[in-house]
Amino acid sequence: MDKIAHSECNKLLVPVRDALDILSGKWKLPIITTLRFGVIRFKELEREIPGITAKMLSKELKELEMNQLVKRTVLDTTPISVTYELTEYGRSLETVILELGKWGKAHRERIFA
Amino acid sequence: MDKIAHSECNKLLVPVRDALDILSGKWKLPIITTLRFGVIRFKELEREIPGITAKMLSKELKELEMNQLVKRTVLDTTPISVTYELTEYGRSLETVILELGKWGKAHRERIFA
DNA sequence: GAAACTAGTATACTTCAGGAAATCAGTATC
DNA sequence: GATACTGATTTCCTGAAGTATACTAGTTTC
Repeated sequence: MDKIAHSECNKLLVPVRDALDILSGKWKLPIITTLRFGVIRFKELEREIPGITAKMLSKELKELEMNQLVKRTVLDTTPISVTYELTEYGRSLETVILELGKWGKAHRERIFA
Repeated sequence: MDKIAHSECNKLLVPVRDALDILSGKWKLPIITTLRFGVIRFKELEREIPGITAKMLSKELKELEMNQLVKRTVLDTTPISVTYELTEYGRSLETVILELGKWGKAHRERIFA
């Protein structure tokens, strides 16, 4: 192996890394899967995701919003409430997540067998 | 939303996390994609993956071997040489990686458009 | 008037992944 | 006899990720 085609290799690697970054971290996955159930308010999310802090929830939601995966809506109620929901685009992650889940399930069965 | 089916939710979440953990970290992906080219020695891997240290390479290869994704072979040469290759099972990751790459590519095009 | 609700923010702390550099043992070359 | 090759391992260090805790401000209930 004198020369590996690094350029072609990176053409694969970079987008895979992009996708992985979207899903990385301790809380993005729990947030996304919780939002699959519908339109949810901040405090509800905080309660539904065990162990998450308000700071982390706020930070991760911001990142997901920046990536157009989550839509944030401020409602003029008293007290004010803010709802979060997956965008159409955010739902497109489902395929990838299910693919990961399928492999992960098989892996789990293989390793603990 | 009074009650979310956490048990069903976790049934999805845990295997996804498993898969993500396999691919997580800075070096697993470069190692796996480099090993797609064939049977490769330690030093060759170190040279082919720009920026990796021997410590990281050694550690990550051990993890991949534990997960049965990589096969390690010690050759009785002088000096000793050790080869690494993807197992049949390791190659099964390709589908998942390609799926991630597909989404990541589309995402990149969407965000920078 | 105290407490609790809303959606966060601010500050300080801890933990962990990864990086840099030195070292190991055994063989071969100069 | 010194240096360089093999495949690692060890120690120390830094920066980033995540945690804990307190706080803001406006409104409603007790």
